Amino acid sequence: MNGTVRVQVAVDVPLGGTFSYLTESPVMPGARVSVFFGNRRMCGVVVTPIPGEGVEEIDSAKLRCIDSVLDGLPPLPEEFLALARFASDYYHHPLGQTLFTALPTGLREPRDVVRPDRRPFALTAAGLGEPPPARQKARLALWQALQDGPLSLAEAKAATPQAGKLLADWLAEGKAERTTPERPPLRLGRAPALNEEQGAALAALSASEGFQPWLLHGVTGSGKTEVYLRLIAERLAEKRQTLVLVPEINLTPQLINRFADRFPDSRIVVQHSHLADGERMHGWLDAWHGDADVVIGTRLSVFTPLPRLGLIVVDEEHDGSFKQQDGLRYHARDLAVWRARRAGIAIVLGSATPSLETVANVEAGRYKKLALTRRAHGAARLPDVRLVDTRRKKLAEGLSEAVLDALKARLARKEMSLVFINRRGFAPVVACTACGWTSGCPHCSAKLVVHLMERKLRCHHCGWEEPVPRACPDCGDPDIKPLGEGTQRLESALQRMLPEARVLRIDRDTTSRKDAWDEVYRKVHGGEVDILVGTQMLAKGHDFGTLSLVAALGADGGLYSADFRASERLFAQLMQVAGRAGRADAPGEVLIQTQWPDHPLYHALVAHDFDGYAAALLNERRQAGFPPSTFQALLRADSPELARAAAFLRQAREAMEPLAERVLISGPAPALMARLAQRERAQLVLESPQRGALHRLLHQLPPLLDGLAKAHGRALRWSLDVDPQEL
DNA sequence: AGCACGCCGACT
DNA sequence: GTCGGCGTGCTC
Repeated sequence: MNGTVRVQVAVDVPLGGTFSYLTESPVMPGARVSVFFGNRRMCGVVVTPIPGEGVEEIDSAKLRCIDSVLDGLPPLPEEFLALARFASDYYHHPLGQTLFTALPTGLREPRDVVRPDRRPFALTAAGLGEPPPARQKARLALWQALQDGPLSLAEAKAATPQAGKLLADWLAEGKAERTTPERPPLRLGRAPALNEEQGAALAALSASEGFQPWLLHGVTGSGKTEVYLRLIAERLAEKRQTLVLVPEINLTPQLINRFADRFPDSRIVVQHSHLADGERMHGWLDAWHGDADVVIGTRLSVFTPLPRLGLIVVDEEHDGSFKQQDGLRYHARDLAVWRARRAGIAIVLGSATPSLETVANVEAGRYKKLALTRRAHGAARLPDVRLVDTRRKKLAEGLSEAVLDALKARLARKEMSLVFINRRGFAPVVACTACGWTSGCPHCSAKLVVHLMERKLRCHHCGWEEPVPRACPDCGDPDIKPLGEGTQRLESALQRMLPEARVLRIDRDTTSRKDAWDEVYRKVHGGEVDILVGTQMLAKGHDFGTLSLVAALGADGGLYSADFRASERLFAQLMQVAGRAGRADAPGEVLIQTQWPDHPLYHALVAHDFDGYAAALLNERRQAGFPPSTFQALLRADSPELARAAAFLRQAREAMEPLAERVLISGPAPALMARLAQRERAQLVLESPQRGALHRLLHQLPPLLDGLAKAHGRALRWSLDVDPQEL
């Protein structure tokens, strides 16, 4: 069989571009195909040739024929292909790999897939008129069961285990048929009344027309979810679909139950990476075929095709888990905004602590903002936030007397407390508590990071390094030390000092197990816990019921960090944990232990002034030339030896310097988490005030870098990270 | 990424 | 004499 038609096929290989194959007749873009690639058989996706990138005319004699068209499903829809193409382009990741990242695993293999027909069976007139003879017991049982109306396969099998075979026969004989049940009118579960602010927000969102991003800025407990639910109900009434993106950790059975209770007859599909392959694909196919009404899931669900998409919600839009940290390093929130624009619909970004990117977009008038400033129910008042100055105080194992006393008081009153320990994620910076000096880089606006092993301070931005000073260079005080130290043993110290307290630890270890959160919730809400202790995970929007005290320890580590986003994250985390405090009858208390009680971040927390501090941070970023006022990308390299990665990056820098117009290149510098898994990592930072200029450079890099990398052997790997979250 | 081809060490 | 180490080169 000699094909004559040329088609472009994207396959899951780390090579840019697509591959030409021959077929006998044209194949639709989006079709999955089986092709021989090298000497193995792979799944490919037919795409339209990349405009501008002109498919190089490869000698037709060299081309191979497509093995087969996998046509058990219709071709992947245009919206899916367009989103993958955009993601591939924007994140500078090969189109094939991008497409296959976006597909559920079941569709990545060169195997045909058919969507099982789950429509119920009914007897046709011919079937009804001809009862099976009484001695054919199975047939008669099935026939009788079908007298009362259509049955699903499972229901039919309850009548007789042989239902599958019998029904297949009857379908073939024209005695049975598939029916499409009429969907009942939309039914809604009980909904709480909206307060005035929620009502106003809903009214504005309901009136939204065409593409429009909305920031729903609502304090903890202000009832953002209720606004989403009301809005989704409107879309359901219009028979349109909604995509709801949530952070990994927030996709709890509680949330799903809440949706299921509100929309009892609607098909709600859940998408996340821990789902079994079959289940995930099942939901994906239902969404694609319009049979799912609501898709709720983690970042990967942003790729789910939805032909009747009418609304996108991104809850906790500031959350870092929306950014994928390897492979296709996409930001689901940003792709969701792109998708909303293409679909011409509203997208709601909800958060109590919106990202500065979103705040900047509101400021620029691109996004509209709605505020929920009051709690929907429960305590009307925001918690009292107080700072515990630890500069002059003797700490016992890192705990101040004020915090201990507060914990004891709650223990005596049988109230629950939460202790938030800010532990990881911040590269340590040296600071002087006497005069406030911190280790800034002499060459850029970044902070120098302590590398204790080498006794050096290093800039992760430009690569500058210097020895760790023995005393403060400004005031001479010898008491300078890395910020955020001393949180290691706090947990055990707590338990030892308050032996009668029932302490529940919440961290990655205690919650990684399946159903671990159910257990946590059961204990917390069952009154089996006095003190909840944990790290960032406690700042992720869980419902811990009523807490009367929140204590934050080790917060200072995030004040001055090498990562310019550290203070934004710290502020968000503290606001989020502080928001957990409060009861119906009394405002909660929040205590923050700090050596820097004059820091504006803490002043803003005390005043509950998110907007003010966000504006100050934005201003700082503008001054320093950091995002969101500029655009960044990282070129990372890793290798078993740091020298090799650095050498490659120096060559890369040299090679790209003449191509860089309006793009500043810094580095090479050691990367955060260097020496990960026996490998050393380093990076170049590329930044530009114009997104377009940055991308024009990035676009030229992959072939250039592949060429340079070849000389360093297989062990050297490089990757681009567009809009990096961590430096 | 795979998977071949290809040229140097210890084994049935 | 071969089996197998992983260096480099290609995949429409």
